[in-house]
Amino acid sequence: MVFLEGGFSSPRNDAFPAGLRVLVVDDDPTWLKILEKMLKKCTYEVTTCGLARDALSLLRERKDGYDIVISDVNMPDMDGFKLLEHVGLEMDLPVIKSTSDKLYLCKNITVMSVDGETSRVMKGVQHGACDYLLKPIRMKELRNIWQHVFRKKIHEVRDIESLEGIENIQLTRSGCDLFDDGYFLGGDDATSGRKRKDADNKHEDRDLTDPSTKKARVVWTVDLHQKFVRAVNQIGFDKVGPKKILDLMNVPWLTRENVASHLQKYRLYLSRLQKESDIKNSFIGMKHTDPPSKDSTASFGLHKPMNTMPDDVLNGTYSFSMSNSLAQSIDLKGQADRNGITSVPMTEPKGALSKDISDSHKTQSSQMSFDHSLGSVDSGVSFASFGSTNPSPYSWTDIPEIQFKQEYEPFQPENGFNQLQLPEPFMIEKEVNRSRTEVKPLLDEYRSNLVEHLSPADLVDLFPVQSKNQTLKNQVFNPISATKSSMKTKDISQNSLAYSEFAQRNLNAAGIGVPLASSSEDLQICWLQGDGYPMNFALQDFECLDYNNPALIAETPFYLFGAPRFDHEHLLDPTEHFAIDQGLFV
DNA sequence: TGGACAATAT
DNA sequence: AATATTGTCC
Repeated sequence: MVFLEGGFSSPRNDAFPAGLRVLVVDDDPTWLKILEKMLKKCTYEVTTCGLARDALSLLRERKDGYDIVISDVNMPDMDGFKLLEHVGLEMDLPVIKSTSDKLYLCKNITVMSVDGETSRVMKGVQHGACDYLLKPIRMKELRNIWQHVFRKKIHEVRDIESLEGIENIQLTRSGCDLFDDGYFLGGDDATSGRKRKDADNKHEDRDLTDPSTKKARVVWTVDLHQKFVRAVNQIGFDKVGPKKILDLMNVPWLTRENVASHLQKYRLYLSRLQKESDIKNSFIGMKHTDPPSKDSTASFGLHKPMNTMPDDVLNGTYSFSMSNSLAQSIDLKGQADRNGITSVPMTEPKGALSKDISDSHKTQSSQMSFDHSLGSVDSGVSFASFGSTNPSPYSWTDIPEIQFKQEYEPFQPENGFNQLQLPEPFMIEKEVNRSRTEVKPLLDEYRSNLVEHLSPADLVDLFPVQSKNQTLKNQVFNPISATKSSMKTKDISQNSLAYSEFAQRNLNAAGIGVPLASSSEDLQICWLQGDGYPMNFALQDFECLDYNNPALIAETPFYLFGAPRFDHEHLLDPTEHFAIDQGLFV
């Protein structure tokens, strides 16, 4: 763990890999040169060696002089495997083999069967090779080799006692790489949990740098997305950029490209939602005979969905996330005050909330306290960070103020929300592999129930149910924030809308959200996120803000997440729209 | 087949 | 860095 912190996690991985001591062994001088250059580009400390024997000598001289060895398989003086054997027996080093043929990844051995070279790979693996590189070797592959070292270190930390058994370590390494990598790499983001496993495994593949197989795709788990959203919020809508987000997210294995891609998707999503909302608004406006324009802008409530992070809570990150949310809320408030727009993203403190959830009173109290804290903080905090954003046309974070209200009633009055069981879907979803079919029905059912209770008005799109397994699985209910505001600029309003829609959609995906049409122009949305905890489900209530009254808005607690919303029945306004958001992302 | 998604290319 | 395109997967 210590190692992790110091070396990798914190400042992006850049720091650690630099200076990695690499010993390259290849009888082909040309390749040696090439590799040397490439490795140096990676900021590694490179030592080259044309003979396996010499390499062995070097290694013996300084057992701790190198962090990793990259060796060719075919060498005149000594078979690469032999070298591997020696290294494995005599020292504790990760060894990567490179061949002129194909590259194989230990992990993918199973897949290798198709390949004629399987035996070779197997051999390498048996001898303790931690990776196989194929020539020509790409920079990317070399850039990732440090991960082997990292992995090994982790193992060392883990099995401190068994350090002496090199072989054992190596075996462990090859056998458990996936798990370990995932666990550690993913874990450092603090939200490791059961759900991460899948993602982790994928990451591992990536780590191995396996050229032969496709890269594992990054799965934007709920918590990952939450981090993303938080980062976006912190940065400010107008200022966001993949790089900044990446830095804020502080997830070691994530690349800028990953973030860029996700950001792209996120934006598309928002825009799509916006369009939808616009349409909806216009529709509503027609119904009400209100001018569409009005509806589209001022009347629309924007909200920003925040995701809660169950994992965080579990891990004890809770406090962290909380603080963030508070900060965000505050910031938003500030903005709202200034701009007239408020959004409140909340993350739900799951741990705390969950406990309280059972007890409605508690919940309420917690909410109250929460609100107060916000208020106090609000006053005390400077919006500097956001300040910059304020001027900007908009920021995701800004999104509009949101007000939520929830209608609990519709749900199961008798149970009380505490007990409210989440729609089964959630539960089910948790299990990753559940079949969708199974889930869907449940969702539908759930929906229908909701609908019944909900105001008829605009349920329209309520649950598109895109239910994706993933989504549902990790869902956590988040509260949501309701935003409402009149947007200064069109863009803003759009974004806001988009945002809300985005959230909404998520909800829908989750199968939980139910947007209601509000009689009023403002749209209220409630988001729920399910993280799989039953307790989470509770809906939250949001108070309805008086859009017209800035002061009110400012004071209003935006959010509340975890709080089970039931308590606030009074707050609920049946007429309002609300949507529940699950975690967005999916 | 189409859409969502993430990777990759530009 | 931002955006466009591609390749997968379901």
